[in-house]
Amino acid sequence: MAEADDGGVTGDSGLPESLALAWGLRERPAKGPKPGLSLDRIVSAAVDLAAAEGLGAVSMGRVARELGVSTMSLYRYVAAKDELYVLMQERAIGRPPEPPPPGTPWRERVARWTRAQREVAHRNLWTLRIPIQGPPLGPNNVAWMEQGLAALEGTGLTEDEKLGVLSLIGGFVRSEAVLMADLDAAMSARGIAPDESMRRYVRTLRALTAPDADNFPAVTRLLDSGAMEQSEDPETRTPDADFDFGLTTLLDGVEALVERRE
Amino acid sequence: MAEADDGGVTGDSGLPESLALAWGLRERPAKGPKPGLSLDRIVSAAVDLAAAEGLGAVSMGRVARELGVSTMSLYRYVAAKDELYVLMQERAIGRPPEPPPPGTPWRERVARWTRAQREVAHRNLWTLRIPIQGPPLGPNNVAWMEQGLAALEGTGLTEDEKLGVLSLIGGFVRSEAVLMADLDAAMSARGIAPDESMRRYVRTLRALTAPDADNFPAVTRLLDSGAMEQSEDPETRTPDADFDFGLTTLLDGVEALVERRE
DNA sequence: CCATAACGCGTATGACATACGCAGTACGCG
DNA sequence: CGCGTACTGCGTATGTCATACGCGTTATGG
Repeated sequence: MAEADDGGVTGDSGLPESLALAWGLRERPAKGPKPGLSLDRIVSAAVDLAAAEGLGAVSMGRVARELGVSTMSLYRYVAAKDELYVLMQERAIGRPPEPPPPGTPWRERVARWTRAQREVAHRNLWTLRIPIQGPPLGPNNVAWMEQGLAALEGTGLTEDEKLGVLSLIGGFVRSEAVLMADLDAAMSARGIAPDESMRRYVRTLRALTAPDADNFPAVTRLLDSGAMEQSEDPETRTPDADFDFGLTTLLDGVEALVERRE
Repeated sequence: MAEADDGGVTGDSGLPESLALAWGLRERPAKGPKPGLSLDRIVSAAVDLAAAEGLGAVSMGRVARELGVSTMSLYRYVAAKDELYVLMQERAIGRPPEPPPPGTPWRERVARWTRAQREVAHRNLWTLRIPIQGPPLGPNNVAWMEQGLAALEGTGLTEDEKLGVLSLIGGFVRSEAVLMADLDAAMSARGIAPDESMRRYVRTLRALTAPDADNFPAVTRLLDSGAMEQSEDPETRTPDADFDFGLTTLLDGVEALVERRE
Protein backbone atom coordinates (compact mmCIF):
# COMPACT_ATOMS: atom_id res chain seq x y z
CA MET A 1 0.00 0.00 0.00
CA ALA A 2 0.99 3.60 -0.62
CA GLU A 3 3.73 3.38 -3.15
CA ALA A 4 4.30 7.03 -4.00
CA ASP A 5 7.35 8.72 -2.55
CA ASP A 6 6.07 10.74 0.34
CA GLY A 7 9.18 10.67 2.43
CA GLY A 8 7.83 7.78 4.42
CA VAL A 9 5.08 9.87 5.89
CA THR A 10 2.24 7.57 5.06
CA GLY A 11 4.17 4.59 6.26
CA ASP A 12 2.79 4.05 9.73
CA SER A 13 1.85 7.49 10.89
CA GLY A 14 -1.77 7.31 9.94
CA LEU A 15 -1.61 10.61 8.09
CA PRO A 16 -4.81 10.79 6.08
CA GLU A 17 -4.58 11.08 2.34
CA SER A 18 -6.35 14.40 2.32
CA LEU A 19 -3.83 15.91 4.74
CA ALA A 20 -0.97 14.72 2.61
CA LEU A 21 -2.70 16.61 -0.16
CA ALA A 22 -2.89 19.69 2.01
CA TRP A 23 0.87 19.53 2.48
CA GLY A 24 1.28 19.35 -1.26
CA LEU A 25 2.85 15.95 -0.97
CA ARG A 26 0.55 14.32 -3.42
CA GLU A 27 -1.45 15.34 -6.44
CA ARG A 28 -4.56 13.76 -7.72
CA PRO A 29 -3.69 11.23 -10.40
CA ALA A 30 -4.54 12.29 -13.93
CA LYS A 31 -6.23 9.12 -14.95
CA GLY A 32 -10.01 8.88 -14.96
CA PRO A 33 -12.66 11.47 -15.82
CA LYS A 34 -12.05 15.09 -14.98
CA PRO A 35 -13.09 15.61 -11.40
CA GLY A 36 -16.15 17.79 -11.20
CA LEU A 37 -15.48 18.31 -7.55
CA SER A 38 -12.44 19.19 -5.50
CA LEU A 39 -11.41 18.90 -1.89
CA ASP A 40 -11.19 22.64 -1.87
CA ARG A 41 -14.79 23.17 -2.87
CA ILE A 42 -15.99 20.55 -0.42
CA VAL A 43 -14.16 22.13 2.48
CA SER A 44 -15.37 25.57 1.48
CA ALA A 45 -18.97 24.44 1.36
CA ALA A 46 -18.65 22.72 4.72
CA VAL A 47 -17.02 25.75 6.31
CA ASP A 48 -19.67 28.09 4.93
CA LEU A 49 -22.34 25.83 6.24
CA ALA A 50 -20.79 25.63 9.69
CA ALA A 51 -20.35 29.39 9.81
CA ALA A 52 -23.95 30.00 8.82
CA GLU A 53 -25.82 27.30 10.69
CA GLY A 54 -23.38 25.80 13.14
CA LEU A 55 -21.37 22.62 13.09
CA GLY A 56 -24.51 20.60 13.67
CA ALA A 57 -25.74 21.49 10.21
CA VAL A 58 -22.69 19.90 8.64
CA SER A 59 -23.67 16.43 7.54
CA MET A 60 -22.25 14.68 4.55
CA GLY A 61 -25.63 14.77 2.88
CA ARG A 62 -26.13 18.44 3.52
CA VAL A 63 -22.70 19.44 2.28
CA ALA A 64 -23.28 17.41 -0.85
CA ARG A 65 -26.65 19.02 -1.46
CA GLU A 66 -25.06 22.41 -1.04
CA LEU A 67 -22.67 21.49 -3.82
CA GLY A 68 -25.35 19.98 -5.99
CA VAL A 69 -23.79 16.53 -5.94
CA SER A 70 -24.68 13.24 -4.33
CA THR A 71 -23.66 12.34 -0.82
CA MET A 72 -21.34 9.56 -1.76
CA SER A 73 -19.35 11.68 -4.18
CA LEU A 74 -17.69 13.32 -1.20
CA TYR A 75 -16.09 10.06 -0.20
CA ARG A 76 -13.93 10.19 -3.31
CA TYR A 77 -12.14 13.08 -1.64
CA VAL A 78 -12.45 12.38 2.05
CA ALA A 79 -12.13 9.03 3.75
CA ALA A 80 -14.43 9.85 6.63
CA LYS A 81 -16.24 12.73 8.20
CA ASP A 82 -13.55 13.17 10.82
CA GLU A 83 -11.15 13.95 8.04
CA LEU A 84 -13.47 16.66 6.80
CA TYR A 85 -13.53 18.11 10.29
CA VAL A 86 -9.77 18.29 10.38
CA LEU A 87 -9.68 20.00 7.03
CA MET A 88 -12.35 22.46 8.07
CA GLN A 89 -10.47 23.45 11.19
CA GLU A 90 -7.30 23.78 9.18
CA ARG A 91 -9.09 26.05 6.74
CA ALA A 92 -10.67 28.13 9.47
CA ILE A 93 -7.51 28.80 11.42
CA GLY A 94 -5.71 29.99 8.32
CA ARG A 95 -2.16 31.26 8.18
CA PRO A 96 -0.71 32.73 11.35
CA PRO A 97 -0.05 36.48 11.38
CA GLU A 98 3.25 37.85 10.26
CA PRO A 99 5.78 37.80 13.09
CA PRO A 100 6.33 41.19 14.71
CA PRO A 101 9.46 43.14 13.76
CA PRO A 102 12.71 41.92 15.28
CA GLY A 103 13.58 43.52 18.55
CA THR A 104 10.06 43.20 19.87
CA PRO A 105 10.26 41.88 23.43
CA TRP A 106 9.04 38.33 23.98
CA ARG A 107 6.12 39.34 26.12
CA GLU A 108 4.74 41.52 23.40
CA ARG A 109 5.35 38.80 20.83
CA VAL A 110 3.51 36.19 22.84
CA ALA A 111 0.67 38.57 23.63
CA ARG A 112 0.18 39.30 19.95
CA TRP A 113 0.20 35.65 19.07
CA THR A 114 -2.35 34.88 21.75
CA ARG A 115 -4.62 37.69 20.70
CA ALA A 116 -4.45 36.58 17.10
CA GLN A 117 -5.37 33.08 18.15
CA ARG A 118 -8.31 34.39 20.09
CA GLU A 119 -9.49 36.47 17.18
CA VAL A 120 -9.51 33.45 14.91
CA ALA A 121 -11.36 31.39 17.48
CA HIS A 122 -14.01 34.02 17.93
CA ARG A 123 -14.47 34.42 14.22
CA ASN A 124 -15.04 30.68 13.91
CA LEU A 125 -16.77 29.61 17.06
CA TRP A 126 -18.01 26.44 15.39
CA THR A 127 -14.46 25.04 15.33
CA LEU A 128 -14.70 24.62 19.09
CA ARG A 129 -17.48 22.07 18.64
CA ILE A 130 -15.29 19.78 16.62
CA PRO A 131 -14.39 16.75 18.72
CA ILE A 132 -10.67 16.88 19.26
CA GLN A 133 -8.84 14.11 17.50
CA GLY A 134 -5.26 14.58 18.47
CA PRO A 135 -2.29 16.88 18.08
CA PRO A 136 -2.32 19.33 15.19
CA LEU A 137 -0.97 18.08 11.88
CA GLY A 138 -2.19 20.45 9.18
CA PRO A 139 0.20 22.97 7.61
CA ASN A 140 -1.59 25.97 9.05
CA ASN A 141 -1.70 24.51 12.52
CA VAL A 142 1.96 23.67 12.39
CA ALA A 143 2.69 27.17 11.13
CA TRP A 144 0.88 28.60 14.14
CA MET A 145 2.92 26.38 16.37
CA GLU A 146 6.03 27.60 14.65
CA GLN A 147 5.10 31.21 15.30
CA GLY A 148 4.28 30.43 18.90
CA LEU A 149 7.63 28.80 19.47
CA ALA A 150 9.34 31.65 17.69
CA ALA A 151 7.63 34.12 20.00
CA LEU A 152 9.30 32.38 22.93
CA GLU A 153 12.72 32.46 21.32
CA GLY A 154 15.40 34.08 23.39
CA THR A 155 13.62 33.58 26.67
CA GLY A 156 16.07 30.97 27.83
CA LEU A 157 13.30 28.45 28.26
CA THR A 158 13.93 24.88 27.27
CA GLU A 159 11.99 23.44 24.38
CA ASP A 160 10.01 21.47 26.89
CA GLU A 161 9.03 24.58 28.70
CA LYS A 162 8.11 26.42 25.55
CA LEU A 163 5.79 23.58 24.65
CA GLY A 164 4.28 23.72 28.10
CA VAL A 165 3.72 27.45 27.88
CA LEU A 166 2.08 27.15 24.49
CA SER A 167 -0.36 24.52 25.60
CA LEU A 168 -1.11 26.58 28.67
CA ILE A 169 -1.98 29.49 26.43
CA GLY A 170 -3.86 27.32 23.99
CA GLY A 171 -6.01 25.95 26.76
CA PHE A 172 -6.71 29.43 27.99
CA VAL A 173 -7.75 30.75 24.60
CA ARG A 174 -9.87 27.73 24.01
CA SER A 175 -11.80 27.86 27.24
CA GLU A 176 -12.45 31.56 26.94
CA ALA A 177 -13.77 31.04 23.44
CA VAL A 178 -15.87 28.05 24.45
CA LEU A 179 -17.60 30.20 27.01
CA MET A 180 -18.33 32.67 24.26
CA ALA A 181 -19.61 29.92 22.01
CA ASP A 182 -21.94 28.70 24.73
CA LEU A 183 -23.44 32.11 25.22
CA ASP A 184 -23.73 32.40 21.48
CA ALA A 185 -25.50 29.05 21.25
CA ALA A 186 -27.90 29.97 24.02
CA MET A 187 -28.69 33.08 22.06
CA SER A 188 -29.44 31.48 18.73
CA ALA A 189 -31.28 28.54 20.30
CA ARG A 190 -33.98 30.63 21.85
CA GLY A 191 -34.03 34.31 21.08
CA ILE A 192 -32.01 35.26 24.10
CA ALA A 193 -29.29 37.87 24.20
CA PRO A 194 -25.97 36.67 25.64
CA ASP A 195 -26.16 38.86 28.71
CA GLU A 196 -29.74 37.82 29.30
CA SER A 197 -28.55 34.22 29.15
CA MET A 198 -25.94 34.99 31.78
CA ARG A 199 -28.51 36.74 33.90
CA ARG A 200 -30.67 33.66 33.88
CA TYR A 201 -27.79 31.52 34.91
CA VAL A 202 -27.09 33.80 37.82
CA ARG A 203 -30.72 33.83 38.84
CA THR A 204 -30.92 30.06 38.71
CA LEU A 205 -27.73 29.58 40.64
CA ARG A 206 -28.90 32.00 43.26
CA ALA A 207 -32.21 30.19 43.60
CA LEU A 208 -30.43 26.87 43.97
CA THR A 209 -27.86 27.96 46.51
CA ALA A 210 -30.08 30.27 48.54
CA PRO A 211 -31.91 27.48 50.41
CA ASP A 212 -28.69 26.44 52.07
CA ALA A 213 -26.52 29.48 51.68
CA ASP A 214 -24.48 28.30 54.64
CA ASN A 215 -22.95 25.62 52.48
CA PHE A 216 -22.17 28.06 49.70
CA PRO A 217 -20.79 31.18 51.32
CA ALA A 218 -18.26 31.93 48.62
CA VAL A 219 -20.68 31.33 45.76
CA THR A 220 -23.23 33.51 47.46
CA ARG A 221 -20.65 36.23 47.86
CA LEU A 222 -19.78 35.93 44.18
CA LEU A 223 -23.39 36.21 43.11
CA ASP A 224 -24.02 39.13 45.42
CA SER A 225 -20.97 40.96 44.17
CA GLY A 226 -22.65 41.48 40.83
CA ALA A 227 -19.44 40.37 39.16
CA MET A 228 -21.32 38.23 36.72
CA GLU A 229 -23.62 40.88 35.38
CA GLN A 230 -21.08 42.45 33.15
CA SER A 231 -23.01 44.48 30.72
CA GLU A 232 -24.66 46.74 33.24
CA ASP A 233 -21.74 49.07 33.17
CA PRO A 234 -20.06 48.70 29.81
CA GLU A 235 -17.10 50.74 30.97
CA THR A 236 -15.70 48.36 33.52
CA ARG A 237 -16.30 44.77 32.44
CA THR A 238 -16.23 43.48 28.91
CA PRO A 239 -15.26 40.11 27.48
CA ASP A 240 -12.11 41.81 26.27
CA ALA A 241 -11.28 42.91 29.78
CA ASP A 242 -11.79 39.38 31.05
CA PHE A 243 -9.52 38.06 28.38
CA ASP A 244 -6.83 40.62 29.03
CA PHE A 245 -6.99 39.81 32.70
CA GLY A 246 -6.34 36.15 32.01
CA LEU A 247 -3.63 36.89 29.53
CA THR A 248 -1.82 39.21 31.90
CA THR A 249 -1.98 36.67 34.68
CA LEU A 250 -0.67 33.98 32.41
CA LEU A 251 2.15 36.10 31.08
CA ASP A 252 3.13 37.12 34.59
CA GLY A 253 3.55 33.46 35.36
CA VAL A 254 5.68 32.93 32.30
CA GLU A 255 7.71 35.99 33.17
CA ALA A 256 8.47 34.57 36.58
CA LEU A 257 9.69 31.44 34.86
CA VAL A 258 11.83 33.38 32.40
CA GLU A 259 13.42 35.38 35.17
CA ARG A 260 14.19 32.20 37.05
CA ARG A 261 16.00 30.93 33.97
CA GLU A 262 18.24 33.94 33.65
CA MET B 1 -46.77 24.18 33.84
CA ALA B 2 -44.55 23.45 36.84
CA GLU B 3 -46.74 24.20 39.78
CA ALA B 4 -44.68 22.80 42.63
CA ASP B 5 -42.85 25.25 44.85
CA ASP B 6 -39.30 25.20 43.62
CA GLY B 7 -38.38 28.70 44.61
CA GLY B 8 -39.03 29.92 41.11
CA VAL B 9 -36.17 27.92 39.72
CA THR B 10 -38.08 26.24 36.97
CA GLY B 11 -39.72 29.46 35.96
CA ASP B 12 -37.61 30.60 33.07
CA SER B 13 -34.20 29.21 33.79
CA GLY B 14 -34.53 26.08 31.75
CA LEU B 15 -33.33 23.94 34.62
CA PRO B 16 -34.11 20.38 33.60
CA GLU B 17 -36.41 18.32 35.77
CA SER B 18 -33.74 15.77 36.48
CA LEU B 19 -31.36 18.41 37.82
CA ALA B 20 -34.03 19.77 40.10
CA LEU B 21 -34.24 16.23 41.35
CA ALA B 22 -30.50 16.15 41.93
CA TRP B 23 -30.81 19.24 44.09
CA GLY B 24 -33.49 17.49 46.10
CA LEU B 25 -36.00 20.09 45.10
CA ARG B 26 -38.53 17.63 43.90
CA GLU B 27 -39.51 14.08 44.62
CA ARG B 28 -41.11 11.66 42.30
CA PRO B 29 -44.85 11.75 42.79
CA ALA B 30 -46.24 8.73 44.60
CA LYS B 31 -49.04 8.02 42.25
CA GLY B 32 -48.71 5.38 39.55
CA PRO B 33 -47.00 1.98 39.62
CA LYS B 34 -43.84 1.57 41.62
CA PRO B 35 -40.96 2.62 39.40
CA GLY B 36 -38.83 -0.35 38.53
CA LEU B 37 -36.13 2.00 37.43
CA SER B 38 -34.55 5.08 38.93
CA LEU B 39 -32.52 7.99 37.70
CA ASP B 40 -29.78 6.77 39.94
CA ARG B 41 -29.56 3.34 38.34
CA ILE B 42 -29.70 4.84 34.85
CA VAL B 43 -26.88 7.23 35.54
CA SER B 44 -24.85 4.49 37.17
CA ALA B 45 -25.28 2.21 34.19
CA ALA B 46 -24.35 4.99 31.78
CA VAL B 47 -21.29 5.94 33.80
CA ASP B 48 -20.13 2.35 34.04
CA LEU B 49 -20.56 1.97 30.33
CA ALA B 50 -18.63 5.13 29.57
CA ALA B 51 -15.85 4.11 31.91
CA ALA B 52 -15.57 0.69 30.34
CA GLU B 53 -16.07 1.38 26.65
CA GLY B 54 -15.87 5.13 26.26
CA LEU B 55 -18.51 7.76 25.82
CA GLY B 56 -19.19 6.56 22.31
CA ALA B 57 -20.67 3.35 23.67
CA VAL B 58 -23.28 5.31 25.58
CA SER B 59 -26.44 5.27 23.52
CA MET B 60 -29.91 5.29 24.96
CA GLY B 61 -30.49 1.84 23.57
CA ARG B 62 -27.31 0.44 24.98
CA VAL B 63 -27.85 1.86 28.43
CA ALA B 64 -31.34 0.45 28.44
CA ARG B 65 -30.12 -2.98 27.38
CA GLU B 66 -27.55 -2.86 30.14
CA LEU B 67 -30.38 -2.35 32.60
CA GLY B 68 -32.58 -4.97 31.03
CA VAL B 69 -35.29 -2.50 30.11
CA SER B 70 -36.51 -1.00 26.88
CA THR B 71 -34.98 2.07 25.31
CA MET B 72 -37.97 4.29 25.78
CA SER B 73 -38.26 3.61 29.47
CA LEU B 74 -35.32 5.87 30.03
CA TYR B 75 -37.26 8.83 28.77
CA ARG B 76 -39.50 8.60 31.79
CA TYR B 77 -36.53 9.78 33.82
CA VAL B 78 -34.56 11.91 31.41
CA ALA B 79 -35.95 14.38 28.91
CA ALA B 80 -33.13 14.01 26.42
CA LYS B 81 -29.73 12.49 26.06
CA ASP B 82 -28.02 15.78 26.81
CA GLU B 83 -29.62 15.68 30.20
CA LEU B 84 -28.14 12.27 30.81
CA TYR B 85 -24.74 13.64 29.87
CA VAL B 86 -25.05 16.37 32.43
CA LEU B 87 -26.03 13.90 35.10
CA MET B 88 -23.16 11.61 34.17
CA GLN B 89 -20.63 14.38 34.48
CA GLU B 90 -22.16 15.44 37.74
CA ARG B 91 -21.85 11.90 39.03
CA ALA B 92 -18.31 11.48 37.83
CA ILE B 93 -16.94 14.65 39.35
CA GLY B 94 -18.37 13.76 42.74
CA ARG B 95 -18.01 15.80 45.89
CA PRO B 96 -15.01 18.11 46.13
CA PRO B 97 -12.33 17.19 48.68
CA GLU B 98 -12.51 18.49 52.18
CA PRO B 99 -11.00 21.95 52.45
CA PRO B 100 -7.50 21.99 53.94
CA PRO B 101 -7.11 23.02 57.56
CA PRO B 102 -7.43 26.72 58.30
CA GLY B 103 -4.20 28.61 58.16
CA THR B 104 -3.09 26.88 55.00
CA PRO B 105 -1.73 29.56 52.67
CA TRP B 106 -3.79 30.30 49.59
CA ARG B 107 -1.23 28.96 47.17
CA GLU B 108 -1.26 25.60 48.81
CA ARG B 109 -5.04 25.62 48.94
CA VAL B 110 -5.37 26.39 45.25
CA ALA B 111 -2.73 23.85 44.32
CA ARG B 112 -4.57 21.15 46.22
CA TRP B 113 -7.84 22.05 44.61
CA THR B 114 -6.29 21.96 41.16
CA ARG B 115 -4.62 18.63 41.75
CA ALA B 116 -7.86 17.16 43.01
CA GLN B 117 -9.60 18.40 39.91
CA ARG B 118 -6.95 16.84 37.75
CA GLU B 119 -7.21 13.55 39.54
CA VAL B 120 -10.93 13.39 38.94
CA ALA B 121 -10.50 14.27 35.29
CA HIS B 122 -7.89 11.56 34.79
CA ARG B 123 -10.03 9.00 36.51
CA ASN B 124 -12.90 9.83 34.19
CA LEU B 125 -11.35 10.74 30.89
CA TRP B 126 -14.62 10.09 29.08
CA THR B 127 -16.17 13.17 30.69
CA LEU B 128 -13.95 15.27 28.45
CA ARG B 129 -15.76 13.96 25.39
CA ILE B 130 -19.08 15.29 26.55
CA PRO B 131 -20.03 18.25 24.40
CA ILE B 132 -20.08 21.25 26.68
CA GLN B 133 -23.54 22.63 27.18
CA GLY B 134 -23.03 25.63 29.37
CA PRO B 135 -21.97 26.72 32.83
CA PRO B 136 -22.10 24.14 35.63
CA LEU B 137 -25.39 23.74 37.45
CA GLY B 138 -25.29 20.43 39.30
CA PRO B 139 -24.79 20.35 43.06
CA ASN B 140 -21.40 18.71 42.87
CA ASN B 141 -20.16 21.14 40.27
CA VAL B 142 -21.33 24.07 42.29
CA ALA B 143 -19.70 22.58 45.37
CA TRP B 144 -16.42 22.41 43.49
CA MET B 145 -16.83 26.00 42.50
CA GLU B 146 -17.49 26.86 46.11
CA GLN B 147 -14.28 25.18 47.20
CA GLY B 148 -12.34 26.90 44.45
CA LEU B 149 -13.61 30.30 45.47
CA ALA B 150 -12.93 29.47 49.10
CA ALA B 151 -9.34 28.60 48.21
CA LEU B 152 -8.91 32.13 46.92
CA GLU B 153 -10.37 33.71 50.02
CA GLY B 154 -8.17 36.26 51.69
CA THR B 155 -6.10 36.95 48.62
CA GLY B 156 -7.57 40.40 48.20
CA LEU B 157 -8.78 39.55 44.74
CA THR B 158 -12.15 40.82 43.63
CA GLU B 159 -14.89 38.28 42.95
CA ASP B 160 -14.37 39.01 39.29
CA GLU B 161 -10.76 38.11 39.51
CA LYS B 162 -11.39 34.96 41.49
CA LEU B 163 -13.74 33.83 38.78
CA GLY B 164 -11.15 34.62 36.16
CA VAL B 165 -8.48 32.67 37.99
CA LEU B 166 -10.74 29.66 38.42
CA SER B 167 -11.63 29.50 34.76
CA LEU B 168 -7.96 29.90 33.92
CA ILE B 169 -7.18 26.91 36.08
CA GLY B 170 -10.15 24.97 34.80
CA GLY B 171 -9.03 25.47 31.24
CA PHE B 172 -5.55 24.32 32.13
CA VAL B 173 -6.69 21.16 33.84
CA ARG B 174 -9.02 20.41 31.02
CA SER B 175 -6.51 20.78 28.23
CA GLU B 176 -3.91 18.73 30.04
CA ALA B 177 -6.46 15.99 30.57
CA VAL B 178 -7.70 16.15 26.98
CA LEU B 179 -4.19 15.50 25.79
CA MET B 180 -4.09 12.48 28.04
CA ALA B 181 -7.46 11.31 26.74
CA ASP B 182 -6.23 11.61 23.17
CA LEU B 183 -3.21 9.47 23.88
CA ASP B 184 -5.44 7.05 25.66
CA ALA B 185 -7.84 6.91 22.73
CA ALA B 186 -4.98 6.33 20.29
CA MET B 187 -3.90 3.49 22.49
CA SER B 188 -7.19 1.66 22.72
CA ALA B 189 -8.07 2.28 19.09
CA ARG B 190 -5.11 0.42 17.70
CA GLY B 191 -2.94 -1.45 20.13
CA ILE B 192 -0.50 1.38 20.55
CA ALA B 193 1.11 2.44 23.77
CA PRO B 194 0.77 6.13 24.58
CA ASP B 195 4.43 6.91 24.19
CA GLU B 196 4.53 5.01 20.93
CA SER B 197 1.64 7.14 19.75
CA MET B 198 3.59 10.26 20.64
CA ARG B 199 6.66 8.89 18.88
CA ARG B 200 4.66 8.45 15.71
CA TYR B 201 3.38 11.96 15.93
CA VAL B 202 6.91 13.25 16.25
CA ARG B 203 8.07 11.14 13.34
CA THR B 204 5.24 12.34 11.15
CA LEU B 205 5.75 15.95 12.06
CA ARG B 206 9.43 15.65 11.34
CA ALA B 207 8.75 14.09 7.96
CA LEU B 208 6.35 16.86 7.10
CA THR B 209 8.49 19.77 8.16
CA ALA B 210 11.83 18.41 7.03
CA PRO B 211 11.26 19.19 3.31
CA ASP B 212 11.19 22.90 4.05
CA ALA B 213 12.86 23.10 7.41
CA ASP B 214 13.69 26.72 6.62
CA ASN B 215 10.09 27.64 7.21
CA PHE B 216 9.94 25.73 10.45
CA PRO B 217 13.14 26.47 12.31
CA ALA B 218 11.55 26.54 15.76
CA VAL B 219 9.54 23.37 15.22
CA THR B 220 12.61 21.64 13.89
CA ARG B 221 14.52 22.74 16.95
CA LEU B 222 11.76 21.42 19.17
CA LEU B 223 11.73 18.06 17.45
CA ASP B 224 15.49 17.79 17.54
CA SER B 225 15.60 18.63 21.22
CA GLY B 226 13.97 15.33 22.05
CA ALA B 227 11.64 17.17 24.37
CA MET B 228 8.69 15.23 23.09
CA GLU B 229 10.03 11.79 23.75
CA GLN B 230 9.39 11.82 27.42
CA SER B 231 9.48 8.26 28.47
CA GLU B 232 13.02 7.55 27.43
CA ASP B 233 14.32 8.78 30.71
CA PRO B 234 11.61 8.29 33.28
CA GLU B 235 13.49 10.34 35.82
CA THR B 236 13.26 13.69 34.15
CA ARG B 237 10.00 13.97 32.25
CA THR B 238 6.70 12.55 33.29
CA PRO B 239 3.12 13.71 32.73
CA ASP B 240 3.12 14.73 36.35
CA ALA B 241 6.15 16.89 35.82
CA ASP B 242 4.47 18.57 32.86
CA PHE B 243 1.42 19.23 34.95
CA ASP B 244 3.39 20.61 37.85
CA PHE B 245 5.24 22.87 35.49
CA GLY B 246 2.01 24.33 34.19
CA LEU B 247 0.55 24.65 37.63
CA THR B 248 3.60 26.44 38.97
CA THR B 249 3.60 28.84 36.07
CA LEU B 250 -0.08 29.54 36.54
CA LEU B 251 0.23 30.08 40.27
CA ASP B 252 3.18 32.38 39.75
CA GLY B 253 0.92 34.50 37.60
CA VAL B 254 -1.77 34.54 40.23
CA GLU B 255 0.79 35.36 42.87
CA ALA B 256 1.92 38.38 40.91
CA LEU B 257 -1.70 39.49 40.79
CA VAL B 258 -2.20 38.93 44.49
CA GLU B 259 0.89 40.91 45.35
CA ARG B 260 -0.29 43.72 43.14
CA ARG B 261 -3.52 43.80 45.14
CA GLU B 262 -1.81 44.12 48.49
C1' DC C 1 -6.75 1.31 -28.93
C1' DC C 2 -7.88 -0.53 -25.02
C1' DA C 3 -7.13 -1.87 -20.23
C1' DT C 4 -7.26 0.58 -16.25
C1' DA C 5 -7.95 3.81 -12.81
C1' DA C 6 -10.99 7.54 -11.26
C1' DC C 7 -15.15 9.42 -11.50
C1' DG C 8 -20.19 10.32 -9.76
C1' DC C 9 -23.82 8.11 -7.85
C1' DG C 10 -27.89 4.77 -6.43
C1' DT C 11 -28.93 1.63 -3.13
C1' DA C 12 -28.68 -0.63 1.18
C1' DT C 13 -27.46 -1.14 6.01
C1' DG C 14 -27.38 -0.40 10.62
C1' DA C 15 -27.12 3.06 14.42
C1' DC C 16 -29.31 6.35 16.62
C1' DA C 17 -32.54 9.84 19.12
C1' DT C 18 -36.93 10.50 19.93
C1' DA C 19 -42.35 11.33 19.03
C1' DC C 20 -46.57 8.97 20.02
C1' DG C 21 -49.77 6.09 21.89
C1' DC C 22 -51.29 2.01 24.50
C1' DA C 23 -52.28 -0.99 28.31
C1' DG C 24 -51.48 -1.96 32.88
C1' DT C 25 -50.96 -0.30 37.89
C1' DA C 26 -51.55 1.68 42.40
C1' DC C 27 -52.59 5.65 45.22
C1' DG C 28 -55.84 8.98 47.15
C1' DC C 29 -60.17 10.93 47.20
C1' DG C 30 -64.97 10.52 47.46
C1' DC D 1 -64.78 0.43 48.93
C1' DG D 2 -64.18 1.75 44.23
C1' DC D 3 -62.77 4.47 40.79
C1' DG D 4 -60.43 8.11 38.26
C1' DT D 5 -56.09 9.61 37.40
C1' DA D 6 -51.39 9.99 37.10
C1' DC D 7 -47.71 7.44 36.28
C1' DT D 8 -45.48 3.14 34.73
C1' DG D 9 -42.82 0.41 31.03
C1' DC D 10 -42.71 -0.39 26.33
C1' DG D 11 -43.74 -1.36 21.08
C1' DT D 12 -43.80 0.92 16.98
C1' DA D 13 -42.66 4.38 13.73
C1' DT D 14 -40.06 8.25 11.81
C1' DG D 15 -36.36 10.67 10.25
C1' DT D 16 -31.43 11.47 10.23
C1' DC D 17 -26.96 10.02 9.67
C1' DA D 18 -22.42 7.82 8.25
C1' DT D 19 -20.83 4.79 5.28
C1' DA D 20 -20.06 -0.06 2.65
C1' DC D 21 -20.59 -1.77 -1.94
C1' DG D 22 -21.03 -2.08 -6.62
C1' DC D 23 -22.42 -0.14 -11.20
C1' DG D 24 -21.92 2.30 -15.45
C1' DT D 25 -19.01 5.91 -17.41
C1' DT D 26 -14.95 8.45 -18.75
C1' DA D 27 -10.44 9.74 -20.11
C1' DT D 28 -5.60 8.53 -20.38
C1' DG D 29 -1.14 6.22 -20.61
C1' DG D 30 1.10 2.21 -22.29
